[in-house]
Amino acid sequence: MAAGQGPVTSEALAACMGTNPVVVRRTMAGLRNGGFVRSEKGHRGGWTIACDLRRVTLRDIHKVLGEPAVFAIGNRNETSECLVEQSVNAVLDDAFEAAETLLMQRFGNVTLAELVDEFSGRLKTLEENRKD
Amino acid sequence: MAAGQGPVTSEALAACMGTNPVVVRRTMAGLRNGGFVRSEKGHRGGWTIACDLRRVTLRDIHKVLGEPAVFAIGNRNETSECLVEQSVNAVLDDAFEAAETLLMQRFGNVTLAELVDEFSGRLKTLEENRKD
DNA sequence: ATATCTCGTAATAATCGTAGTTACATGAAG
DNA sequence: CTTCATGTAACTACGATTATTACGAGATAT
Repeated sequence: MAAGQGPVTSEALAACMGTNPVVVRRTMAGLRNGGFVRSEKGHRGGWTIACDLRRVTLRDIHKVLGEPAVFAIGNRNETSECLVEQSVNAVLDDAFEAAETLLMQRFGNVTLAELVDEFSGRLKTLEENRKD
Repeated sequence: MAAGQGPVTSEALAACMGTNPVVVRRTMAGLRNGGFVRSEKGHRGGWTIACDLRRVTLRDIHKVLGEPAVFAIGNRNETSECLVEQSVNAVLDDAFEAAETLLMQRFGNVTLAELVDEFSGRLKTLEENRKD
């Protein structure tokens, strides 16, 4: 989206990503709520970037998408009657929190503009290899 | 298990944990492969702790259970043709790796004996409150 | 106007990974 | 030789995510 000019339809994005337009809309709706994109209906409608990519980080994206759970393991019941489970949770929670904080710090240090740059670099490399 | 003497059956453990004996056996099989528990069949059979709890950490447990994925987000395809996905992965992988390393360090600092202590403390507190 | 395009969203279906269950074989103790 | 317990394969159930279908509402072009 950053590369093109003018709106991009959900259908086009879905085709790019090998998924479904409705799925795209669902996620984009989150980004729109965060003010990162705009959507317009009808002819020539679609999605447009509505923010300065240099000022939006992965942390912002994560937050706006509802802060989905980061970890796949641990904590079946946060509030359990079981003393064993409580003990394990007490010990693990600190560790998980530390790891999550670190991860979020890292996310906060990556802007979308940097991702675009990363992509541009890869594209350039690919094109140079094609020339050979 | 640390509290009792003698083997504990899968059925007893399952009852404790509100799950199924076979599920218990599946996980315990992993621990047995790591040499942390023993199992015996037949009359008076069951599971026995076979290690020094002060020398086994959560990191060891995680490793022996196949190092299940720690994160719930990120990396749908580690090797993707898509340049956008590659760019995102490249940036995220560092962050995930850092967070995972930190988490594993923490796990490595928690022994099973410490968990038992934590549990004993909670048990004691609970009993004192019952007295009142 | 009206046909067309596009998002918005609810309802439903498909998919996938985990957990639970059943069934039966194997081995040990009484 | 009966009973108890693990070992394991096969199957079922469940929950969460993703995909699909269907239709409404607004915007644009002709």
